[in-house]
Amino acid sequence: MVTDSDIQQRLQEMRSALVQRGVVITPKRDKVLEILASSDDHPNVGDLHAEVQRWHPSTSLATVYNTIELLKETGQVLELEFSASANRYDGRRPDSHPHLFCIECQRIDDLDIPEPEGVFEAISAETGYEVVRQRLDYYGICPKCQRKREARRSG
Amino acid sequence: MVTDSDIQQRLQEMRSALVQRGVVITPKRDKVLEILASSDDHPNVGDLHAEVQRWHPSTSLATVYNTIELLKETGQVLELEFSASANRYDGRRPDSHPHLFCIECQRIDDLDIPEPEGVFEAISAETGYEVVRQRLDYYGICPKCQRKREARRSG
DNA sequence: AGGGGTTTTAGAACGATTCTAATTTGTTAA
DNA sequence: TTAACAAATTAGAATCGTTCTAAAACCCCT
Repeated sequence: MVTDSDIQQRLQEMRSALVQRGVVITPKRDKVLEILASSDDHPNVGDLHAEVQRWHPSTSLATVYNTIELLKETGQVLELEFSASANRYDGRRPDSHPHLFCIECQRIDDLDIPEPEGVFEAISAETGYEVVRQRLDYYGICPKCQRKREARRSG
Repeated sequence: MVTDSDIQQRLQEMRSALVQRGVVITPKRDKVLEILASSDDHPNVGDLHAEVQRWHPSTSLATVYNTIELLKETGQVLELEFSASANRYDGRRPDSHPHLFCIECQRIDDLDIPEPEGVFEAISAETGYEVVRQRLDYYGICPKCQRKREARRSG
């Protein structure tokens, strides 16, 4: 469970990272941070843009992209890349961690399974690569879409 | 180690999958299959196109994309998606398996680590998702690029 | 009020991929 | 051989997410 104070704390982390990076926290930028700190649905740039515009209607797409770029540079957002659709962003947990991706409705859930110890080192020993990051995603059908599918079949 | 007969066998698998799918194995299509069955460097569509053109100069990009699409439909190629660059293809091992990706030179290596048993089921039990596929990639710096980097530092 | 840097903007450019409509090719049937 | 038809291939247009560009707006400090 994520409490309100978790969100506030995360938001403060993002803000100070950007301040340390040397940029100003403008209202539009701050709104992007707020959305990222508080949403668990891994929005894409279009989603963020639409939401920011509810508060600051004149916001351009470029501002959202720029803010995301600043957050990436400072390690404050995790970018989930998709070649067939827009990238998705995780601002709550910017460290790399596994996700569950619904191939029907494109929902993305965080997955809490512990990282086995020493995997990077083992791979490094075996292959000579210096491993710095991993990506682990599971693809499947979320409960809601399973139900829909079942309804379709029996209906 | 991959022997010549491994490659021939893999090539035959791909061919029969397409024949069963109901399409003709034309010379251009066959060349795409050959390249995929025999290369271990995970080519992208541009690479495939350039190589096919060495044998059939009039080949268009569309033909390569079409052939890849047929192979995807029949489960005969693994598509490695990248949002920031062209997708890469693994025709040798079309089943999902881990890869090592060099963030400097974009080299991709297959990684042979065994899949832990029962992970899909465990995730399904925990989350309600019906898990059908995974993607596991490690990102790092390959040995060659480490050496280059070292040379740069000391040079 | 004025100057100087930062931020934001709209729209152009880009690159990978998909689509489209026309052409070519191959096969079969007269 | 030609006619006719389906399948395969083509060049180029269209699409979509993202990045770039150059101009405009904004803000702070005198």
